[in-house]
Amino acid sequence: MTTSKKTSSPEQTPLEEAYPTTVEGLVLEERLGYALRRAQLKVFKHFDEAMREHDIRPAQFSSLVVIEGYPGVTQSNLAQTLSIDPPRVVSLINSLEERGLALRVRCKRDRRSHGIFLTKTGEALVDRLKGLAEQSDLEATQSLSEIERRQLLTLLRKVYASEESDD
Amino acid sequence: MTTSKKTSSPEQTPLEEAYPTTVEGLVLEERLGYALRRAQLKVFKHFDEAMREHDIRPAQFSSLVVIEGYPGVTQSNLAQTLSIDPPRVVSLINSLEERGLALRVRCKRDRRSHGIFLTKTGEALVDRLKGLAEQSDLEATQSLSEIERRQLLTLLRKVYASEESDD
DNA sequence: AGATATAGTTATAATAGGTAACTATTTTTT
DNA sequence: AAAAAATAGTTACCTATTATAACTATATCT
Repeated sequence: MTTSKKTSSPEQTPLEEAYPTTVEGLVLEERLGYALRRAQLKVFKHFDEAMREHDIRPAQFSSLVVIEGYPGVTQSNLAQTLSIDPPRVVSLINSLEERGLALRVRCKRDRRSHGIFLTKTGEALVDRLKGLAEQSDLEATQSLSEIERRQLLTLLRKVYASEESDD
Repeated sequence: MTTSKKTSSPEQTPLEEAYPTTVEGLVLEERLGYALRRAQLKVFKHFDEAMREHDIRPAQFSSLVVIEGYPGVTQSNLAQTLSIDPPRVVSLINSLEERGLALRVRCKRDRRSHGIFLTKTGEALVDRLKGLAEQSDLEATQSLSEIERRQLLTLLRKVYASEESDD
């Protein structure tokens, strides 16, 4: 770095010292998007492990919880609630239906739409999954105190809840 | 919900009332993974818009910033630093090199590895991008105060910085 | 010299996510 | 009531992301 006026002269070979394995000190540390992605990667990894036994993906878990909370929810409701696209809901519900966890019931009043309900199996599973998910959250955020964990949740909600129009 | 003993009886049709478009009140609101995903989606959407003009993806931005901070960094360094896989680094650096933003310099001491450097163009661009990224963060988190924004960043770092072994 | 390890690459596959176009039904307009 | 427009769900398709395995070329170890 001293033999040339240029900040990073391509003439020089990589430094002998090992480069750090963190981004400490870089501007990247200040970027919310980066921090969010890294934190999410970590939390999702724990989630995947916790759900592996039941072969449940994050989107499937979210769907099951929403259906449990709003039995008879339609697919478009679900799409809007979870901010996903209608075609994605189709394959999501297909997978749940094939596994006997949920089922579509054609709505009598408006025969275009389906109400989605959990089966007994689905209800039993989602109960179990909710516990596993909570445990997984705790494990993934062991470095936080209970107060910090709540703070984080509150801040994140504040961020995503304020949807201007970009959704 | 009153005619049957079952929690969500498939016999009934979907309720007349519109279902909410948020997950308020559901267990989902308590899940960190869900909150992280939603917040990240929002922040990334703003980021994408901010970077559209320069056709830069999040991973490209991160790479540029790391290369700027550690000129001569090798691809394996980069992979480790950003927690991505070596094959992903290849296409990442390819795209940057094709656009004249970075370049590989074969290392004389160990001819297996490449040092990555920014070109003049790359340096100029990353300077501009850093400003845009900061602005985009602010826009995406308008609902937070400056103090809250710092808190959030600190908490997120605390989560992802404590990598046990899962990485 | 021969075995082993490492840096980077290529090929490949699984998956997420998004767009466009189609069917069936309902609602609105004329 | 017939025609037009809108809506719910579906299908087909396309792209980007990410992971895995196998290959090459160098380097290191014994």
